[in-house]
Amino acid sequence: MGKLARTSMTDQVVSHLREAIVLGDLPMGAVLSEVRIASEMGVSRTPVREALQRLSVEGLVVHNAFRDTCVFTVTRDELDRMVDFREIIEGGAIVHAMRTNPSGLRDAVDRVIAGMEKAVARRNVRRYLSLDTDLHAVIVAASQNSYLVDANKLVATKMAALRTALSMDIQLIERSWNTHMEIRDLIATGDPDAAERRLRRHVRDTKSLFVAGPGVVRENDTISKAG
Amino acid sequence: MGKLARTSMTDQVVSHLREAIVLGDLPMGAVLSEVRIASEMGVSRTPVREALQRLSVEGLVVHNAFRDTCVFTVTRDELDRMVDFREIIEGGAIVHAMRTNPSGLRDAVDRVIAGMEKAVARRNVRRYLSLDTDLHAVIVAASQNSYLVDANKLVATKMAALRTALSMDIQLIERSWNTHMEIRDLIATGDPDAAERRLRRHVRDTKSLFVAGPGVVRENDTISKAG
DNA sequence: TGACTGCATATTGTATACAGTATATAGTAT
DNA sequence: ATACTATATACTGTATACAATATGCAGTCA
Repeated sequence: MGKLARTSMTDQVVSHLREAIVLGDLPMGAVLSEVRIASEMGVSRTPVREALQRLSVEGLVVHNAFRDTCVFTVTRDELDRMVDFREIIEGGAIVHAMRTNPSGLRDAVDRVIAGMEKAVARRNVRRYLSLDTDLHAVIVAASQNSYLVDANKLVATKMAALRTALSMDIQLIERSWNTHMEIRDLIATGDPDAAERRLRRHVRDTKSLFVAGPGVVRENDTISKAG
Repeated sequence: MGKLARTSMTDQVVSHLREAIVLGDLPMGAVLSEVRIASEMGVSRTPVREALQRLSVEGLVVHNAFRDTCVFTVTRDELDRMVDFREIIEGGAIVHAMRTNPSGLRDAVDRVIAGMEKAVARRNVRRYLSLDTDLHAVIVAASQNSYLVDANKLVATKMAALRTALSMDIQLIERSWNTHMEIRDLIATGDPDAAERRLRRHVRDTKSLFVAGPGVVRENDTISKAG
């Protein structure tokens, strides 16, 4: 391992804000005051602004010029588009991974599945949902395509935040786990098309959880006033 | 039309740099000095830095902490991954567009194709290559999915810069135009799978142009020292 | 001759001060 | 009472000053 470069304040602010959004400490739609964040983190406005610029490109915050910047929100329509997008990205990734990196894909998925099994046995819903995020991430990562990984981030972080706001009972978790096992088996089988079809269906099916969720998705939303 | 919001300096710097990179005024790998850009554009370093932060997330520039930031470069391996990624994104987009927005897709593609016909007749290679970028962009846009559009930007701007550096003769242009006509016809036919297959093959085929190009793609490249 | 050390220089990273814009509130006229 | 206007306030946008880091070069020692 080479020399460990010390992270800049901007990087720290980015990580801090991203984590706060994922964990729900910063709820969706919350106004992000630069001076407030700066004072809370003990830095000046400069690195905070630079961090918000980056997060804005990632889509995690929405910047309203000369007004404010807020945590992202998700409308019903946008959730539909997120799911369509995930089908394409994850579907494309799993096919590519099975063709070019099957062992890496299997190993990574098996590790996550093993963790899920423990989480289910311990009835640890929170842990399971975190591993759910990981499972989809490792499938994309196994494609070994940085563009797919970056593209996936456009929705993955938002999905993680939505999962945090979600309250699932253990019954839904067990059903979800069965689906994940199916996908694992299809990966082991080695048929990319079958695995892709099953993964896409899984992504599509989970949509209803967020729609039915407790106010996670707003019906009407006016993020930007610009018409 | 509502009130036209005045653009911030940061936005102007972003647009300026992006355009300069696409047009080749800033060649790939060029070092981007903050003070130099600031003085050339008559602004302070602050908006320049914020612009570079954004472009860095887009992947158009590479930021080396405490050292410098450079225009992106593309290795042979990365070009392969870009093409794989484009196949997935554009393939997914054309299927979705044909299913949910067929008339919008046809109209947009027809407009670009009409412009291409003129460019071919006038032997205007430069114009044709610009429309080539547009054609792929409107297909993705016709999906009406902002995530697909954003994901496409991760490679589209780089591809546009590569096309600028490319010198194609009129013979290759005419062959490319025939392919584009084929895709247009398949879109009109209404068979999404056939259109996707043809579009993916087209994207794959164009790769060779950049590999054979005059030093456009470097064989070995060490963008980041971080190990 | 070769490699290593220390300083000079130029660059990035951060803090602060100032300018411009939007929002809220109080006041006034109808 | 209501609608409009002017002002005060708080926020973002930009410029500048300062601190920290990396790089290149000269000098020294083996």
